[in-house]
Amino acid sequence: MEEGKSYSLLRLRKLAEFRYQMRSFLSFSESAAELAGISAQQYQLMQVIAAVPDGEGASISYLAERMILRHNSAVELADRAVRAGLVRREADEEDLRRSLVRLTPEGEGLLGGLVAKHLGELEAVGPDIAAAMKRVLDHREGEQ
Amino acid sequence: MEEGKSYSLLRLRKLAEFRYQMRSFLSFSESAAELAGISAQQYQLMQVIAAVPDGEGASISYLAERMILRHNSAVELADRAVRAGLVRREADEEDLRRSLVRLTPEGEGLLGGLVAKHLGELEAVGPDIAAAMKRVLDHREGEQ
DNA sequence: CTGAATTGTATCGCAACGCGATACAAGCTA
DNA sequence: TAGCTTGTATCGCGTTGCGATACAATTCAG
Repeated sequence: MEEGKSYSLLRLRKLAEFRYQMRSFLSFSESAAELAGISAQQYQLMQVIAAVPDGEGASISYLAERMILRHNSAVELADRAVRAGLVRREADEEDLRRSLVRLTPEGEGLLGGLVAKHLGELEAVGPDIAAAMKRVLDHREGEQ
Repeated sequence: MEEGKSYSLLRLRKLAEFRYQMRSFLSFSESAAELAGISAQQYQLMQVIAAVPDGEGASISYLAERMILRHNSAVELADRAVRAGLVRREADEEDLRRSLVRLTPEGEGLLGGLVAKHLGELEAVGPDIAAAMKRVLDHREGEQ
């Protein structure tokens, strides 16, 4: 399991800085969502639903896969979103086991504002994040 | 607050794909940490401690700032890490209010393995993440 | 065509985590 | 030295995700 530290302190610092940048972005996302009155997970759930491929529906399994959650966690997340009025659930006509999740008009509105904000933030800090990652992957030593 | 959706479905899908890539990386990180017997937050805490600038100590306030947490949450995170044997705390000689957190040899060992794994993962998927972000920021329409 | 696997969702109890509120000790300042 | 600020600590709480379990709909073997 490669116990020897096959990396330098400099490389660790670059990695730490990259993670800090990621945390900053995620923190922005969380704040933006909560400012809109929802949780970060609810925002991402709506994003996944809105981005579902044409012709497909957002089943619980699909949401679990895309949100990288267990099925039961996806059920709970969806239920909370229903209670918050962001989405609604309806049975799949084709397969009665499946339950499809779609946005309510209210959810669409909130999502719209949040997506716009996130695009703006990414324009602003995306290049910094990319640069930080590049520095991690850049094997030349030296402080840039 | 810009309610109109000033973005296309394509752009939303690119943003969703970027977030999915981020979730995937974070999921890898979480799994790697838990495989090592610690939480994702504990791994990141150790990373921050190990990357502290020369001559400085890792106080609770510093950790809170770098982890993007409230002070009390940083205290709790540090306490859990102490209980897990990853770090130890000692009073700052200069300022008796401060409590400095440093890695134990055990923590160093775990961190070493995890950093190596993360560097490897970033080598593998970093370019994909960067590409996904680039696609979000690329205002030309079209599927690449 | 029926019983057994498989797939998809749901429910429950639990533990980790972060927060606000509050408290208090150490340092600083007027 | 009385207050103000800074740095940590403690407490109760709500959210979130998980494993285990259960059950209904579908598929498949024979």
